Amino acid sequence: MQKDNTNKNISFDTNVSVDCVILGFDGESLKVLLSRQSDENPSEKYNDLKLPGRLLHAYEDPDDAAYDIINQLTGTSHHYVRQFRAFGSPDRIKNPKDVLWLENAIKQKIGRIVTIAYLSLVRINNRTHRTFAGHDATWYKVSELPELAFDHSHIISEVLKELEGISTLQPQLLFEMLPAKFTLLQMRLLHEQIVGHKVDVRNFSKLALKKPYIVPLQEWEQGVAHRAARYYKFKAAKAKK
Amino acid sequence: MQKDNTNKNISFDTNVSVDCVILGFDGESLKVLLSRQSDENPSEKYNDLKLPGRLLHAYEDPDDAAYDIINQLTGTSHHYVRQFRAFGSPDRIKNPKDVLWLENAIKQKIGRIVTIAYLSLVRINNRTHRTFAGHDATWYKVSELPELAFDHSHIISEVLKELEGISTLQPQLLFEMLPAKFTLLQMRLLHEQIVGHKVDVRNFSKLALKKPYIVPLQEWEQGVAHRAARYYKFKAAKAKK
DNA sequence: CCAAAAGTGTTAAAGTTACACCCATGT
DNA sequence: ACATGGGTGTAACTTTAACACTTTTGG
Repeated sequence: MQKDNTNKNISFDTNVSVDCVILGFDGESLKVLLSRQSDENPSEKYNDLKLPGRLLHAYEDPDDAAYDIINQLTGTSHHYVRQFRAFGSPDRIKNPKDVLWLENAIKQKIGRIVTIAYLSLVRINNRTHRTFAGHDATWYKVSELPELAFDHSHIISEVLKELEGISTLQPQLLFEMLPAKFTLLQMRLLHEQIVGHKVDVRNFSKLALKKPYIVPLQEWEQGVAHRAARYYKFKAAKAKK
Repeated sequence: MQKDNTNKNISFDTNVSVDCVILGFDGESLKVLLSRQSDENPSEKYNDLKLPGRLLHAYEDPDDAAYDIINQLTGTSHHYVRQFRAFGSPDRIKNPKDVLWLENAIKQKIGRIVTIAYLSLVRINNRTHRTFAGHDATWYKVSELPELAFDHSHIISEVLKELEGISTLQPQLLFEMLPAKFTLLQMRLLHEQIVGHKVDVRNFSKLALKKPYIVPLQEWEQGVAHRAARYYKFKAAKAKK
């Protein structure tokens, strides 16, 4: 925001969008919520699978837009949501399929779009398979992602690196993705998928049970073909050390 | 980037800028480079002290804009530069002084400006007091910042929190701010100012001298009124473990 | 010889790693 | 009885935290 002598070059026509990397854990795999246009006859003309997002409205706060999108998709508003980073390279929209899709969707020539990516950690439940502004939203395993539109694959991989940092600096945040009652196995699977390698079962349990914010319940798995695992819950109040 | 049924509301007039939080260390204090319009008769009409930055040009990559700004100000291009986060709240530009300044600087009514903040760590030298597009750039102690325009104070404080995380996850990055030859005291002062508390001298030295990338030189301080401190240098090659 | 900062070591406590066997349950 | 995953302990090692005196140099 500095004075510039050549105003004619300034890009007053740049558009700003918000795209949300909504992560969840279904008890087995780390997943991301992607949206696909719910056409009756899906065409091959454009890459249809995307991060849920949209252009900002005039004077809309990007944070508000992200909350809106995430609340619409998940049906509740009690999720961890945080702005991650902006992606604004002019050639993030260079694939002809994507250009075609944009012009069709926005009904207007688009110069370029700077997107602000958000990271959200949510608890997967049946409400989170939803229709969203003419799109179906579905959970995909982050380890088996198909090709996505724009630079959305890149955005997701950057967010996943960030998540690794989060798992060491703010490990309590990961409980946003676990069910209200979870087993040690579930905790460990989530952790392993985030850090990208297996961890020792005994050491992991020892560590977990030492945390004041992980509290054991008098409740065990039902009807499993092996010794039933105990359930635990997360007690946020005990998190502050 | 989702299809939206009401295109009329979309903010095609949103502007995007880049603002740079350029941090350095002068041997005593952590500092940030701020710019002030170099008017002969500085007025009281607007908050003149700002982060260096400017609006994006058409189709300009925000990363490129940040590199340009930082290279112009520092005279070299060998700095650590990283995008930090976008700031896009509509009321980040609400102070009447700031609005006045913007309209004067840009010669045009401004809807709102989403800024992409960059974080850069640089080595302070005499080249980094420079004139930049009609502005003087000067180093300010981050512990004694005056009032800044827009939400720039807020942006700096968010970057400083990030820097604390960097100091644990990527401690080698801090050497970008230290001189080529530095003493243990300088390292420690920088570290203390980043984490916000004093650290034990003996433990700090022990830790530092254990790192393979901190190598002692056969060189000591000159002409100090006490035992001379040894100089060390940073050897990046040994950093990858 | 005084002031000022540099440099240096030990111990206790806490945390981390590596590693293997028996238990509970359903089929 | 067997297959499946659940649950548990110990010892070596590494890391961290607390703590105080002697050395060098210039004035």
